[in-house]
Amino acid sequence: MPDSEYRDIRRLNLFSQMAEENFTSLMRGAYVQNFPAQIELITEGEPSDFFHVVISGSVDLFSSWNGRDTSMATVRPISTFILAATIKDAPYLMSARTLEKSRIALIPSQDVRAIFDADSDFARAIVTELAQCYRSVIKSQKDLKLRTSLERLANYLLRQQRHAGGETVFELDFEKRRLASVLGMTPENLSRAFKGLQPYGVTVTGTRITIGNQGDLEHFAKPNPLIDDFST
Amino acid sequence: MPDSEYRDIRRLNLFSQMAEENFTSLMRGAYVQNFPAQIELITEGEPSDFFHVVISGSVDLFSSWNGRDTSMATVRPISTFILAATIKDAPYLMSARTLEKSRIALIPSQDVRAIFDADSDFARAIVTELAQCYRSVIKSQKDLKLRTSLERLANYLLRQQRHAGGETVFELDFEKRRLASVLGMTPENLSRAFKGLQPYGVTVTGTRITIGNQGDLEHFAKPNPLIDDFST
DNA sequence: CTGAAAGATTGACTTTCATCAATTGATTTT
DNA sequence: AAAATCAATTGATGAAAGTCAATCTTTCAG
Repeated sequence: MPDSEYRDIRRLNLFSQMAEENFTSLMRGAYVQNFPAQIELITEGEPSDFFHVVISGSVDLFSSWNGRDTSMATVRPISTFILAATIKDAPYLMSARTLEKSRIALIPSQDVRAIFDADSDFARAIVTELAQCYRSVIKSQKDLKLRTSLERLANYLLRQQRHAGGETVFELDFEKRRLASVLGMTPENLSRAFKGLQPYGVTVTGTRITIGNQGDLEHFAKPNPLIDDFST
Repeated sequence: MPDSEYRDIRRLNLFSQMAEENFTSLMRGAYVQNFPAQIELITEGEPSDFFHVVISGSVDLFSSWNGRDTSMATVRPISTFILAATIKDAPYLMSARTLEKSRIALIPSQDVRAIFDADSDFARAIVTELAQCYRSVIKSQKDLKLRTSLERLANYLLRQQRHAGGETVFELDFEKRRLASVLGMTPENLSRAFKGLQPYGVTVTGTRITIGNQGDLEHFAKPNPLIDDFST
């Protein structure tokens, strides 16, 4: 692993406070690999052999049941996934596939658990990370249960706008079919939902979104930090 | 606090491994109170001043947005709620109200955070607890996104049946209106959903459920441990 | 540059679900 | 026990969302 990557990973909140020796030990046991797009990295139900760190590219976490499937989240560099399964030594609850060419570090789960037992700074960092993940899912659950699909889309656009710097014009960073799945609707309905937001000044050209009237859209979307602010 | 309660709380996975001294210190700072039914214990958005332990009774965790609200979970003795907010020192994401007369221990959040910093066994127990909570919400998210309301009800009944000992006849432990909210539907639709399960041998009399044909119902519900098994 | 393939959109239709109103049933209060 | 209250159910209706098929658009390999 190149030194720059090593340092980038070390800077993650999860790893930044642990003893150098333990971090080095974790990294020594890690496999770093380049994967092409659309590769299934893990499959739900399998034992959690590896903890994953996305170094570049992006990864879709999804889940299936009875022939249906749904996107649960997207992991972008630099961050990690499947921490809870690793810690509990329990089966993966979600599958993961690369969305594009991606570079990923695979850390054997048993190493993570061993260092977790040995390094209490690492254990504490894991607490913070898990609490963050937990709260994110709760927010997403509230989004799903309390809002219509039109409201979810409106709020997603506002979040994405903020994430992209707050400009009036910005780009979606999802394929629309995946966005639909993340928002819990069909691609057809997403198309119609975009039209449904036209009265609030939203125009769409390909992946380019224009918020024509910020106030109108916000008045409709009623964003709420307890649902939409992913930083707390 | 009576000795028996003290010991019951101590036996929780969250507290069982920590140093006696630290547990005692936590309990010394705790307030134990009896609340009547329908009391709002905490309100979403407020700072997380107290970590809560339900000693008896039951508590509904719910959330509101734009005039709507939804039940997120029910907490039954002996267990805890609002751990993530306490640890992160972040606002509550959910409100909580007693469903019945309940006895609840309130532990100042700053005490929990202080002991978390001092006692690495406690920190480790928190990891396990949070990982469990996180995985539970993911399962619930999958339930919501991958299943129709009829399928959710069918699987809920199977889970509840198992929880009640596996007998053909068992009792719902929810008021139906709350069950509806937990399952993400209206009370009216829950009524119709029960009727929709009649062809699979389900009969309902008040809160008493009879599974007339286990195989039929399971064939329809297609329960899956990665969604329905809350123990892993 | 062209054609193939995949994604996105649109329209027509169906199913699912929420809402509203009325009624029934159960429980509590006086 | 009668009245009052609240939950549960039912029917009628409308809105929201899924499905299917056809068409349009974009992307990209050859």
